Amino acid sequence: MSVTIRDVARRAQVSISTVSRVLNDTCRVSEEKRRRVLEAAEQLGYRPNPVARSLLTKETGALGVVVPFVFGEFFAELLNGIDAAAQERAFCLTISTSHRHEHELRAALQSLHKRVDGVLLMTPEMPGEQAVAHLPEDVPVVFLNTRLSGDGYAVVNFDNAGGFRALTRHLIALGHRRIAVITGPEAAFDAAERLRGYRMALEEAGMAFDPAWLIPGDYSQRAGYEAVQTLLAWPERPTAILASNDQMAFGALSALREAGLRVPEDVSLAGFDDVPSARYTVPSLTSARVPIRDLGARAVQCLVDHIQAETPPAPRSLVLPVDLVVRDSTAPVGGRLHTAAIEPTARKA
Amino acid sequence: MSVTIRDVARRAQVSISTVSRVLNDTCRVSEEKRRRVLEAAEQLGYRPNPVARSLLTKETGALGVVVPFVFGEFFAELLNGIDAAAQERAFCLTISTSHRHEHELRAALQSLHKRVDGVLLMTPEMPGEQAVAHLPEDVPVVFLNTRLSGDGYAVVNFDNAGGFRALTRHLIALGHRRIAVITGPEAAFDAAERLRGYRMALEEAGMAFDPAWLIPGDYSQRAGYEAVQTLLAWPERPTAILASNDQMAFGALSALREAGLRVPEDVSLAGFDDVPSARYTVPSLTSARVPIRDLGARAVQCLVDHIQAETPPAPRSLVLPVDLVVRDSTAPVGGRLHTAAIEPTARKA
DNA sequence: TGCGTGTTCGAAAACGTTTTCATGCTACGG
DNA sequence: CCGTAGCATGAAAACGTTTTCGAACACGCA
Repeated sequence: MSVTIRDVARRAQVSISTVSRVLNDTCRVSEEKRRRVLEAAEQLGYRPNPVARSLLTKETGALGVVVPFVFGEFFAELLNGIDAAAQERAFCLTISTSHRHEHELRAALQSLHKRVDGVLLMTPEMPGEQAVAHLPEDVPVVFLNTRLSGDGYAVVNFDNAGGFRALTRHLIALGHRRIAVITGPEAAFDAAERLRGYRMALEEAGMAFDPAWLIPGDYSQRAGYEAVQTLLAWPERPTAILASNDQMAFGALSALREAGLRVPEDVSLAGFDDVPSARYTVPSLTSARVPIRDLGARAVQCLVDHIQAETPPAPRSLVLPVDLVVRDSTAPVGGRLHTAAIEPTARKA
Repeated sequence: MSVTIRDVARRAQVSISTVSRVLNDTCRVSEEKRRRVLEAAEQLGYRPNPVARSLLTKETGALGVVVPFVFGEFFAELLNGIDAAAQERAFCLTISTSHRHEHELRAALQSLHKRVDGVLLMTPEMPGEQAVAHLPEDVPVVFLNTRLSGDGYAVVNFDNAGGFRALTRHLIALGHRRIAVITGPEAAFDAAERLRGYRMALEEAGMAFDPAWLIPGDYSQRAGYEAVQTLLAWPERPTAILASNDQMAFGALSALREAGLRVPEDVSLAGFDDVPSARYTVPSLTSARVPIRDLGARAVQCLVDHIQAETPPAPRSLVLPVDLVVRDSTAPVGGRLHTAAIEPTARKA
């Protein structure tokens, strides 16, 4: 059926060893035979069988990518970064997604057994050490956006805390003192880090942290929308709202507008991630830019280095910087919040 | 290093054939030996090597997924559908993305040689027949969202034309006669289909098609934004704008708001795809719901059926229905468009 | 007892490569 | 002329499975 190395050898009148040697350029072969082999391979359209090869070499030329879920623009960007970097190094990508439960994660990791040379693992809601226990065998791993307690593994993260701290500082500098936060999923590592950045900024400014200003969210647009509805019923209203990601900020924005509150005149609003849409809302959204593509690319780089190194390199922990992006949704605190809510169309900025 | 079938055989005091037979349940084995094998495999933590297995069986248990690019929420949803369906049938996913040029597509397809049992191929900007010519060998293929001239291959598409026709009809029924369309990428199959739906609806209503009402776009938010800026300079303004996808509608919405035009009082606006965000804009966006997850799931189903059938089934062409979703961004034509542009805050619906 | 039949199981081939090992050849110095 | 080193090359082993083939054995029947 398929053309094998034997067919090439027969046609070139050489042994299969010679064919292998020519094609892999592994040692010297006479010019005459090299020509014959190349010609035969070309004519027959020979493609080596990667399965047979990897049975022997123990290399598959594939990387596993395991993520717990897939949502919106974030994941698309991440995959872009990963794929570009992998393609550059001639690796295929075997990806597995959607495992909410631990046993699903286990099944996903087990199914990669002997199929990949290394694994990119993103488990924001589970410590890296716990996830790695489900790996079938001793395979190189690099974590993305994951909490790691020790330093036994390589990990690439964003500076979630730093980014959120910068956002909070920005609001404080604008005079805001009542800053509500729509949080991310309770179990999520990055959400906790962002919250930590908020507390750091408050502390630095000598402001007290009050858990009453936190509204639980789950990174969905709907959560942002509902959070604002909750928040509008509070006795004292915030002058600024900090959403733990852009998606929730979008939801918040639409709830605010429906309620007749103007952004940023009545309430300042900011998000996190700086997804492409953030610049196209009205007003455009102040956010913190996380280099999503870079995250994927760096992780691949790290993993491939690990795979190709003869001696396993020391595990590295990489934290990518997050940049504050100030747009039109944040402004100095106005002080006329309550009246504005009553007469929504009375003023125009 | 790794535990093999030999280790299990030795420990269970049987031959490797027997181990294989027990583990694959391929023919009768005495109860005693079966027990011993199972026990030994369990104790050693034996996992069969899929590479060795597939060298013999010619099956890899993997599906290739090849898409030209990855953008936003659409792709995330698609992947969700594909992954869920594949996992259900115990297939891994090997995905390859980002090939703008034909030779990149070729390289991507070639790299799947002998690595996958079948390929899911999405090439909206290239006819299926042209893409399939780059496949390394005779491997089952199912197309997604791709133009297919003949009927030699299986394909799963949306009813792009029908959906867009429904949107256009909806606007016509609301009294709109000047309906501008922000088109998709010129080469894109789905964009062309949507445009065809627009023309069909016009024709059915006895209205003339005028290419002057078309503004070129490329499915990006930016394109929608810029399209509206173009359009506002026209001597005669449309009463409704139909964007070829939601992303462009979002961009258009923000440009309209910046220009002081109200949606839907001054201009009606609709999109296509009904991404999750569509219900969270203000006003919420009238759109056409495409069953993205289903697209992926059906394609996988189709492909796996093909793979597992002993005789290749007749290629099927599947067109998934698209539902009109009417929200707040479309309204009966007002007739006060021009004055409204001058006094944007004059009315409140 | 001899023979056919059916059942369980092990030996060995096969899959398509890479790599080791041995062999034959050439060239060269003594 | 001979031994040896170096080199090109082919034969064969190896990778870890599945599957075919045949052997061994038990059993029923003549």
